Amino acid sequence: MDLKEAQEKFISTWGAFGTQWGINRTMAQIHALLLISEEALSAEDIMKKLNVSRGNVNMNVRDLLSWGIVHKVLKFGERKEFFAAEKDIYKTAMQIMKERRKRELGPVLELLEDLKLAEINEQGGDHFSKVVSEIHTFGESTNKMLDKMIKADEHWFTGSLMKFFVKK
Amino acid sequence: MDLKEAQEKFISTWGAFGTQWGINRTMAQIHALLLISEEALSAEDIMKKLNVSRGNVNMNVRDLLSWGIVHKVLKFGERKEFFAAEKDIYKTAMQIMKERRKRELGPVLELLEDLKLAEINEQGGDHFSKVVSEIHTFGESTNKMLDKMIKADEHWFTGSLMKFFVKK
DNA sequence: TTAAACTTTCAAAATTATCTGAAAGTTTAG
DNA sequence: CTAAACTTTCAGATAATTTTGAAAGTTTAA
Repeated sequence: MDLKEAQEKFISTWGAFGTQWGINRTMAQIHALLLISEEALSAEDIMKKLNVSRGNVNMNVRDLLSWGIVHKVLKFGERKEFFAAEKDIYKTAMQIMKERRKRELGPVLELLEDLKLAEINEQGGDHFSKVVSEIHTFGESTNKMLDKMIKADEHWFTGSLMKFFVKK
Repeated sequence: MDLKEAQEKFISTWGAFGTQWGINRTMAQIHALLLISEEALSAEDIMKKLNVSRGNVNMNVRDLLSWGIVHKVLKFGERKEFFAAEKDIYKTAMQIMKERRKRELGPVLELLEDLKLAEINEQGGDHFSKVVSEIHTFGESTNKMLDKMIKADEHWFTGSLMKFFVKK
């Protein structure tokens, strides 16, 4: 397997994998490409490598920026913008957790709170309230746990937490 | 808010939420419906409540069965099959973790191993190998951690692990 | 200024994922 | 058996998402 082949395999698998997690293929592929790219790349570079349109690259790069896992890089003497992925995979994972927590877990917890507060005295209302409460409790625990994980430093994660799990 | 309204809100939010995680809306909605349903439901019941076709219900219920978070229930004296969701939300979450680990993390780790093994001596090959190795290491750690979590009992999760995080 | 270099936008087109429903398949009661 | 009750399948239809590309917008060098 030569380098080009290996890189393409990596990019396309990363892309296919992304779609299973609700991330569009191109976005995942751009991320993969930037991960394995030593240099920061311009929109033009990405277009050529992945064979996608300018608009598509623009939209997805902006999305990756909003997730905080890709950054703009300005090259001295160059007018155009370049992009580079956060190379520390641990930081990347934490950042994705953080964003998903904020964007998704938050709103769901809010809904569950609303549903808990709603007064439901009808037949069957007890069961519904019980299910909602249990999910809410679980969600709150998960939320707290994620919070700790996100705030902890890397050493703690790879050190103490891993030891905790291995010990078990 | 009356019960019906609350239930519909729950089902549709669960559905919308699912799509962000690569789960199709109907599947997530069926799951939500079964979660809040005291009785097991037949395909017919689900069709009526969610207003979807027989084929769609069949496909998605089978999918939920394959994830191990919905079970068949046979009612005495009835020929048709009924379905009920696992009601323990902790067990459900563990089951989903377990399946995602098996279906997705496994294949990715395999790819990363293949890429690590491939001999790449070209210019730029070092960087590529380094990235692949780091992701692989991270993936292996995650894999081990998930393994412990899945094998541990519920008490351990809500007890020791939570304490560990709160202590921190 | 201004014009070239570059980025963003977004309506329409292309693609992909999901859903329908009727037909085929299966099971069971009698 | 056999016919009714029920489940599964899957080709085609529909819906949702993604992509394109050209036009509009912005920035900068001179």
